[in-house]
Amino acid sequence: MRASDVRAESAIAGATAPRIAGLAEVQRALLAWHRRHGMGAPWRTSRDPYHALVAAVMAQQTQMARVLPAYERFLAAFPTAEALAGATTADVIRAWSGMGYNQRALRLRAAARIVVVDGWPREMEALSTIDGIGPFTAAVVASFAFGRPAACIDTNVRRVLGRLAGEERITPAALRRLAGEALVVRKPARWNQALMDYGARICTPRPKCDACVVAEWCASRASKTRGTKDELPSDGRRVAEERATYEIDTTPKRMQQRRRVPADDAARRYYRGRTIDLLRGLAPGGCIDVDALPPLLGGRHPKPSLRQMRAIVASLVRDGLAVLRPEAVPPAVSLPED
DNA sequence: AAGACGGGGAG
DNA sequence: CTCCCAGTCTT
Repeated sequence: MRASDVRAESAIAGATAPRIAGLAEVQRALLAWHRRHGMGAPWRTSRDPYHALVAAVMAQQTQMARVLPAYERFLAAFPTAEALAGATTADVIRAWSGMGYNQRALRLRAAARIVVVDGWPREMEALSTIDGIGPFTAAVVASFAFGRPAACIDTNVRRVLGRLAGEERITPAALRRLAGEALVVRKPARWNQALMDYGARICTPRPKCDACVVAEWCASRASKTRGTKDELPSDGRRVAEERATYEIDTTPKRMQQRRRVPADDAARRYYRGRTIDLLRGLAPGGCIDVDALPPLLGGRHPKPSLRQMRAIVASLVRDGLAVLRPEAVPPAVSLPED
């Protein structure tokens, strides 16, 4: 890349627009790395949009190591979009066991119901209009299944591209621009996987720069290794002694006033999950008294009062994850058997 | 812009 | 123990 190119682009995109030096070499190096070290996820070689969708939704805020076995189980239970579309809520929630964020499972079924009627949108834009399919999931389906030039942007991609451009706190708009520019349009799926995989394995929050194949083009590494140790932190604090100087700390500015989740919010979330898991274990069609739940839920948190327990159940009902049995006195709850 | 929403693995 | 993860929706 020539300096004149940079200036020309900057005039259009703005003087501060982040760029990656040696982009073509970076693309080549990361694709080569991925060929050797990429993880062989089962949906990697599939062109079935349903496979891509299931994998992408499962991957939302969930590490791949946990997605793989869950993906196999889920597809065994619901091999096609048609099968999922016709499944009961209870069966879908049961198949989602261990994944968390259970509303994802219901949105996934809702998406399946849409595509079995309307067919699959092939463009990221159209995919994004479906509930539960955001920019990331839409880009996964569009690129993996349909070969569309859509850039997946997740936390890994943000970290890798941000560091390469020397812009660790990149804005969403600048990141979208940078990701689109970096996308290898000839093989978008491979490129997306390479970038995400690299962020998950090498360019991690505490990066393994000694194993990095693009370190020589990394603006973040360059800026960190150039100065002496005393110059590193701009706020005047020293980095930890045991950390190598070339390791880049991209820890967000959360040091003071780290947002601590209120205790009862954590407890509430915990007991929502515990309740669903308990309902999963009931015999199909079975239910349980709401007031009998608190002692059964285990206790990393203060045991919920009956009042809190009813509120938790109500929130699950509101989300469609549970139903109250109208005939039961006192109130009883179960998974929606549909 | 800020919350809500799980569960498990890594450090 | 804390932090983090192939995000998305709601307020």
